[in-house]
Amino acid sequence: MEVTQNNHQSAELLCDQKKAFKQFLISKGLRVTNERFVILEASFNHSEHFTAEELLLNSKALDHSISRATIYRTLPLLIESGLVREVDVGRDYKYYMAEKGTKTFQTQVICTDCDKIFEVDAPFMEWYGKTVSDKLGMAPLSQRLQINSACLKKGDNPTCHKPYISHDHV
Amino acid sequence: MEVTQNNHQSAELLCDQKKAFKQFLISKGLRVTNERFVILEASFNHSEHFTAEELLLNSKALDHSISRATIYRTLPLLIESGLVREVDVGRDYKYYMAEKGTKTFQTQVICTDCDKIFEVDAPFMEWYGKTVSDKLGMAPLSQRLQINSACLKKGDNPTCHKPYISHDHV
DNA sequence: GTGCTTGCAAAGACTTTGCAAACTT
DNA sequence: AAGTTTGCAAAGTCTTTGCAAGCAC
Repeated sequence: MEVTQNNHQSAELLCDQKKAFKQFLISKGLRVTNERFVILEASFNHSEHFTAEELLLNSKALDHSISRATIYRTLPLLIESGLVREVDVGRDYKYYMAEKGTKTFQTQVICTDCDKIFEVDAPFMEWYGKTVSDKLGMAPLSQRLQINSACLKKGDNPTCHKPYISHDHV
Repeated sequence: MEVTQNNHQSAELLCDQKKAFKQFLISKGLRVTNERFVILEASFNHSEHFTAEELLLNSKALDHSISRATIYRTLPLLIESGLVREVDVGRDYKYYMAEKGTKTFQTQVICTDCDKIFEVDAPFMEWYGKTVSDKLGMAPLSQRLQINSACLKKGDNPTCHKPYISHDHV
């Protein structure tokens, strides 16, 4: 079965992602189910980081029958396919983030005042991680740099002065 | 009551740490209990990273009455006092590590083959974290860099070729 | 004696899993 | 038709908490 390339399906905006996910599923010998697409779509409905629970709520909004179990079973597929990125900042639950085209290594700056997570491009870290790993005779597979920071303008701004996602890079 | 400075108490090797912990407890208005010292000692009995469960076992070896609840209640005190460092590499449980004099920023290289955690000095990261934070108008409080790496000599060595704790730095 | 600490066991929080029904291929 | 996938609810895992007894000050 071929992937259609030009006819409009359910949610046009997600066309590329849906195609990619479908290809991923097929390549893995997994089944292409409606639930999986709903959860993919719900992931991309979040503009920021989201938790499994938030994804469940968002998915239920699209299809009320989606269950928590399916969320937890589908997330690993979305991550493996590269469409969703996992962001573990050491809280009880993990955060996830739809991958909307970021290609450089991301660092998270976590505001200890407002708890927001800023994503910052940090391409240099890729080289650095490789250097550190090399010294141990190892090859880096993934890495994370997270910085807990206090807002210097504390109190000036009820929403903690910055947009949720920043795209500065260092 | 003064801290005695020259008479030998229970475990001489830990004399400094015990004094420091005692001072910490007193300064916080907390009570100086035997359980807290046993857990401190058990922490330092580990040469590597340890989990809460491992600390419980080690503590019980010193004093069988120590309970899991006390472990979990004492760990935050040890961390706040700076005698123990928390190392969260995103597994279900956290790791801890007795602070035996490290002063520079540590990066963890986690071997995906043998699951060991290598501690590597990375003083440069302190500057880097501050730079990233500054760009957002924030002040860094803490940070972590963790690198998941594959062992390049896979299979050559059943214990994965490296000592548990490395002290290279980058 | 006063009130912080402890041990026990139960509760919590998030995630995973067993199983029968539903669905994809 | 054959074998995944799903929803539900129960189970799991690590950690936290309520409470009465015990201990530090």
